Amino acid sequence: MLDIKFIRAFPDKVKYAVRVRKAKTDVDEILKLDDQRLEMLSHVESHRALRNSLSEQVSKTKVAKERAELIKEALRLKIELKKFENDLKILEGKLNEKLLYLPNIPCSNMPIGDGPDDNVELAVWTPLDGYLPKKKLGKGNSAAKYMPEANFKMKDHIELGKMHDMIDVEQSAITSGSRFCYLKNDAVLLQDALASLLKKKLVSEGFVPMMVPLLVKDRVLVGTSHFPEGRDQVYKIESDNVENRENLYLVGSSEPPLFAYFMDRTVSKMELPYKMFALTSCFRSEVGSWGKDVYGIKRVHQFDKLEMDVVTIPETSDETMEYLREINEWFLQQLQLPYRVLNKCSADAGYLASHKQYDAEVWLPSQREFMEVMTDTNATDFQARRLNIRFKDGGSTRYAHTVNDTGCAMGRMIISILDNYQKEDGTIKVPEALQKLMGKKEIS
RNA sequence: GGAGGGGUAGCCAAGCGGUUCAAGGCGGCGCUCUCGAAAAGCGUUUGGGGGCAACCCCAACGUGGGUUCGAAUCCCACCCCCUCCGCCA
Repeated sequence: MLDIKFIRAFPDKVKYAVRVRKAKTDVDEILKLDDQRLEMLSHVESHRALRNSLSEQVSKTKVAKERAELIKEALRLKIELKKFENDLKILEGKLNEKLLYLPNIPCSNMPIGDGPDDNVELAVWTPLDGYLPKKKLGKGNSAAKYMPEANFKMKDHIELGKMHDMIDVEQSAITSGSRFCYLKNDAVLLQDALASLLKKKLVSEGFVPMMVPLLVKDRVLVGTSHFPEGRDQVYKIESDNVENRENLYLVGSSEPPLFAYFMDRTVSKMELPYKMFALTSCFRSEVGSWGKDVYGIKRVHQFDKLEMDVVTIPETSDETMEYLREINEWFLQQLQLPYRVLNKCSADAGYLASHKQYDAEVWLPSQREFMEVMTDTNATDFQARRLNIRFKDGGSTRYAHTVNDTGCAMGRMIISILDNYQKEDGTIKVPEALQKLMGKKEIS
């Protein structure tokens, strides 16, 4: 959510944001609605002021005749006021609806572009050579040529999953339909080891471990800006058997419940930055991508994810975003996986809240392509406004900033490891950092 | 599922149709005093609109309706929290 006062003061900046983020909304229409709203507001307020003074006079008047006159006048006023109040409510409703579709103002170093090909490489890393020299970094898919290659015929994660009895997408199709999976045996142990490695790191960094509600109200998802635009991505729960009969939604990420922990709260500046993480199941309808990535467990309706989210003061959100990226890179390097980090361009920077967004992508040698595994986003005060998250700064109250990042998307990290650590005979070496945690050195 | 009690500002808490500001306290911030601090005193503390400004106005007492010239206060519906009973992983 942008501040309406900001929109009034800098309409050109907002129009620019709408254009480069390719948002579907009309800023001029918003400004017009706001003008109408302000005009109606002043009608309503002046009428209320008059009503208040009339009823004050009534209370002070002892003479019955004068009293009756005043009440008669007040009644007339009341009818007019009612009409203005109604009109105001309608205008406010229309305006608020429109405001929900405005994107955040992009950061000055968010690349401007039309799609994935315009994403800019910030770093490319391989276990063998470390970081690629800066001058070799490019756009789009340019890093592919520097990435490791196998000298044998590689198997994809489904073949390997079947071979080691780790992944079953056939029985899940029977129980739940397409895009679900059973994980078994070493896949489960591997997931536990991944979680354990990262949790230890995060706890040592001072993150607060959380378990969070996976069913949330509409307002929470509006707050993080997953709604209204992404409404079709979310499973809605029928609430016939629930106390309040209010519809709840299955979260697609623990980001909404994590940030909503601070919803409608004013915290002290001392408490910030508040760093937290949660490992939860995530549920996504994947409407619109029903034909895409259907093979395997790369894009499923249910997966587990360890999410790292931070509430900060405005002055340090950029720093926090870089800090989370460092944790992402630390993790990928611990696992010795080849990867790159992209600065997402304006047309590809995710949901409306993004002020700036980085993706980490792991190289899959069997597919000869990168796969997104992490997304690091600075939402500045965009979500904080919608969720009403504030902090006391000296005498004043200000909106906080929110920064969110995928710590580890379990399914995709398992794919990454199977793909990169396979040997010609199909056995899979366990990454060194996980060997102790998993209790074995090899999946065979 | 049954029976009670409650929701008032950042926190605690009074008020239960009209005494211009929702009393009072705590905390926060500012000022005075001080070499500095403590203490004390004064002011301030939410959202919005108007004005160059000192200021003026409107809104806000869980949420939404209603009654009234006037609602924190009365009526209706809903939500949330607490205690006890029942059931339960």
